[in-house]
Amino acid sequence: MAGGLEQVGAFSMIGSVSHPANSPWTPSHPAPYLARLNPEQREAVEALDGPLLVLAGAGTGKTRVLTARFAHILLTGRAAPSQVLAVTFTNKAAREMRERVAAMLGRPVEGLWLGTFHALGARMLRRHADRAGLSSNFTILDADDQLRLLKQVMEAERVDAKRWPPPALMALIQRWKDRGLPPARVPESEEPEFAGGRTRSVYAAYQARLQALNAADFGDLLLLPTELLRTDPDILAQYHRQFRYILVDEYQDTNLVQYLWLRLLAQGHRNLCCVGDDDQSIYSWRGAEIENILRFEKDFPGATVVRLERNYRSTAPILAAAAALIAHNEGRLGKTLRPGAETETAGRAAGGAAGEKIQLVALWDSDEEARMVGERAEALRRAGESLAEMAVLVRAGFQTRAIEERLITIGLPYRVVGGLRFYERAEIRDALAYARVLVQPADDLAFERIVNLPRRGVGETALRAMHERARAEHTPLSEAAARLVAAGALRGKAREGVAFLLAGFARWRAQLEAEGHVIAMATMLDESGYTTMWQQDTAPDAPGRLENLKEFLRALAEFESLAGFLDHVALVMENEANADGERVSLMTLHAAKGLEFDTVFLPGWEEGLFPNQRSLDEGGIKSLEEERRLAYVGLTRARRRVIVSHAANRRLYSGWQSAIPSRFLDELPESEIERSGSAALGRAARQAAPVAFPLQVRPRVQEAWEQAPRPPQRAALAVGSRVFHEKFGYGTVTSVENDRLDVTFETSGPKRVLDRFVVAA
DNA sequence: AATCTAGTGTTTTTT
DNA sequence: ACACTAGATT
Repeated sequence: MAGGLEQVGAFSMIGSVSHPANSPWTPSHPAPYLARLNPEQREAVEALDGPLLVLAGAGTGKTRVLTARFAHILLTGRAAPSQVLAVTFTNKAAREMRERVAAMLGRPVEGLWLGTFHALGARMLRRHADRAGLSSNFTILDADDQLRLLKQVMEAERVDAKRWPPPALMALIQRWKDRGLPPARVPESEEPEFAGGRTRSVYAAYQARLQALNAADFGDLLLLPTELLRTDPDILAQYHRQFRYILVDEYQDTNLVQYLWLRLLAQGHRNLCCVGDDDQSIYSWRGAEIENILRFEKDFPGATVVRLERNYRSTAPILAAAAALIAHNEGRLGKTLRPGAETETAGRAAGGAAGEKIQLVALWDSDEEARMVGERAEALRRAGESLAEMAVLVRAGFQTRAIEERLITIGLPYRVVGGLRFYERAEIRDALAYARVLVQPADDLAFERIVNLPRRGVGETALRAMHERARAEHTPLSEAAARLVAAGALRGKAREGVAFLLAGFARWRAQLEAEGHVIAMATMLDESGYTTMWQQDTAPDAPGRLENLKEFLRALAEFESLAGFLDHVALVMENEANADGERVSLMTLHAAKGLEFDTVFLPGWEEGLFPNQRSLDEGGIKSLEEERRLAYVGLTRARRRVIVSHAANRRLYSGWQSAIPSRFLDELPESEIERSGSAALGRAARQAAPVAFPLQVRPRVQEAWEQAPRPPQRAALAVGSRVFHEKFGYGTVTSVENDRLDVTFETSGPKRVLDRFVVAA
C-alpha cells in the first residue's frame, strides 16, 4: 500500500480539487482522458465526492467513464491504486478495465482491488478465512460439486431426494445466499412447503459440511465476507481505512448480498460510484434485484445522478425502435437514448444519413428462418462486410441448432458463444479433481470423483466403507481409505485399487515439491491410468478429449502454482477456444450483453418463445418487462443493421408448433421498420399457394424475403366470422384484439392466431 | 460392477 | 427427437 502511495507521489496527496496545482492540466486544458468526454461523461468522472449513480444507456460510453474515473482518482492523488475498489460482474469486464486503466496511466498498475464480485469476495475470505471457520486454502466448489454435496447431505438428513428434487433445494439455498442469509438468519416464516419443512436444517447441515470440507460454494464467496463485515467491527474498520473509492459496474444486476457487501464497505468514505442501466437488467432469475438501482437515491441520500443518454453506437432508426420498445415498461428510472454526434457519421457510412430501417421478416417456419439468416449473412459478406461483425442473438439455446445446421450446409463459418465451457468438460473436471486431491487430500468430493476413475475396482461397497470410517473417525475420505487398507478391511480389487492410488498420490506429492506442478500433473494423469483410459476409448470424441487434456496442461503451465490455477479455474472459467476470427457469432441474448456488432439478427420473435412463456408463467408482468429489456438489449447490440424475424411454425421436440408473432413486434414503431418475408405476403398470394401440410412437399419460395415488401393486409374479420387457417383448418372467430384473433377451430379447438394467417371462408 | 432400459424433461446461466 | 438419469438387470 505504501508503495502505491509513492507511485502517485508526483501528484499532491492533499489536493482535494480535481486539478492539483502541480498538474500540467487545467480546466481549460484538461488531461486527454477528460478532453475526450462529453459533458455528462465528464461530470460522471469528476464528481468524486459522495455517492454517485451513473445511469448509462446502451452504447453511451460507460466503460470509458468508469476507466477515466478510475484514472482520474489515481492521477489527482485522491487515492493509491490499492485504495480503490472496482467491481465488475464478468472477468472480461474486469480485464478490460484493468487494461484500459493501465493504458491511460501509461504503465501497469499494481495492487489493484479490481475484479468480479466473486473474485474479490474470495480474496477477502481467504484473508480472514479463520474467522469463517475455514483455512485460507479452501476449495471453491462448482455447481456440480455443490449439487453432489447437497445430495449427500440430504441423504444424511434423511430427506427423500426422490420426492424433493435436490436442484430445487439447491436453488432455494442459493436464493437465501443471494439475499445474504446464512442458515441461522433465515426466518422461520420462510420455511417452504418442501422437504417436510426441514429445508433450513438441511441448509445448516450443508453449510456445516462445506466447512468440514474446507470448501466454499459460489454463494459463500459473497455471503461469508458480508457476514464478516457485518459482525466484526475490526475487519470492517480495516476495509473502511483501505477503500477510499468504490466503483461498481452493471449495478442493475447486483443481488441483495452484493448490495449489502457494497453498502457495508461504502459506509466508510461514502465515495460509492455505481454505473448501470435499469433497462438492461436481465438477470432477476439469478437473484439480481433491479430494485437496487431503482432505490439508489434513497439508499444513499444526497447522491448525485448522472444520465448518459448520448449513444455513440447505433443508427437513429435502431435507437428509435429500441426507445419505443422499452417505453412500454413501467417502473423505469427514465432515460431516452438519443444519437450522439458520431452516430450520424456511422449512419452516413451505412449508406444513408438516417441509417437502415429495422428489417422485420415474417417466415413460414423455423427452417425458412434459418435459411433467411444464412443467405442474408452470405449476401452481406459478398457485399464486403465482415462475418465477425454479424451476430445471431436468440432467446433460448436450442434455437441455435437450426441456424447452425443451415450455416454448415452453406459453408458459412460461425462460432457458438457460451454453451459448454472448457472447464466444464468431463475430462477437464476429472483432471481438476486429481489436482484438487493432490493439493488438498481432504477434498472428499474430488477424491470420490476419481477414486474409481479409471475403473480400479472400487465400487459402491468399498466407497460406503470409506464413508463410514470417515464419519466415525472424523477424517477425510482419503485418510479413511488409507486406514482401511492398513487394517486390511478392504479386499481384492478394491484394496489393490485404493492402495495403488494412495501410493500414487504420495509419489506425486513428492514430485510436486521436487519438480513443479506441471510435471507432477502430467505424471499423475499418466501413472494413474487416466490418460490410458481415453487412449483406449474407441468413442469418436476420445481423441478430442486427449487434446483437451493437453490444452489443460498448457494452461496450467501459465500459472505459478496449482492452487493459483485452481482458483483461476473456479473463478474465471473462460472458453478460450475459437475466440475470434472471421465468423458469425451465435449466442443467447443474455450472453450478448455488453457486446456490439454491425449487423444483428434477432430470430424467433414469437409469443411463447420471446417473450418466453415459462418466464411469464413464473413472474407475470415483472417477467414480461424483463423479457422486454432482453429485446432492448438485443436491438441495442447493433451498430448499423437489425434483422428481426418470426416464424409461423417452429420445430419443437419431435413435431411442429405454431406461434403468433411476438407482441414486441407491435411495439416497434412502424416508421422505423420495413417488412418482408414469405409469411407476410398478402392473403391472396397465399391462397393461391398449395395447402401447406405436409411441410416436406410444400414447394419452397426461396427468395421470398427479397421480394418487395408489402404492407400486411388487415382482414375485416369480426367475432362470428368463419375463417380458414392453413394449418388449423376452418373455425369461427370468438374475439378480435388488434391483429390477434381467438378462433375456435373445428378440428383443433380454440387457438390464438394472427389475422394474417387466416382468410375469410 | 458394468450394462441395459425405461422414464423424464427439455429458458436464460456473468461467477 | 433426444439426451440424460435412475433403477433393474446380468
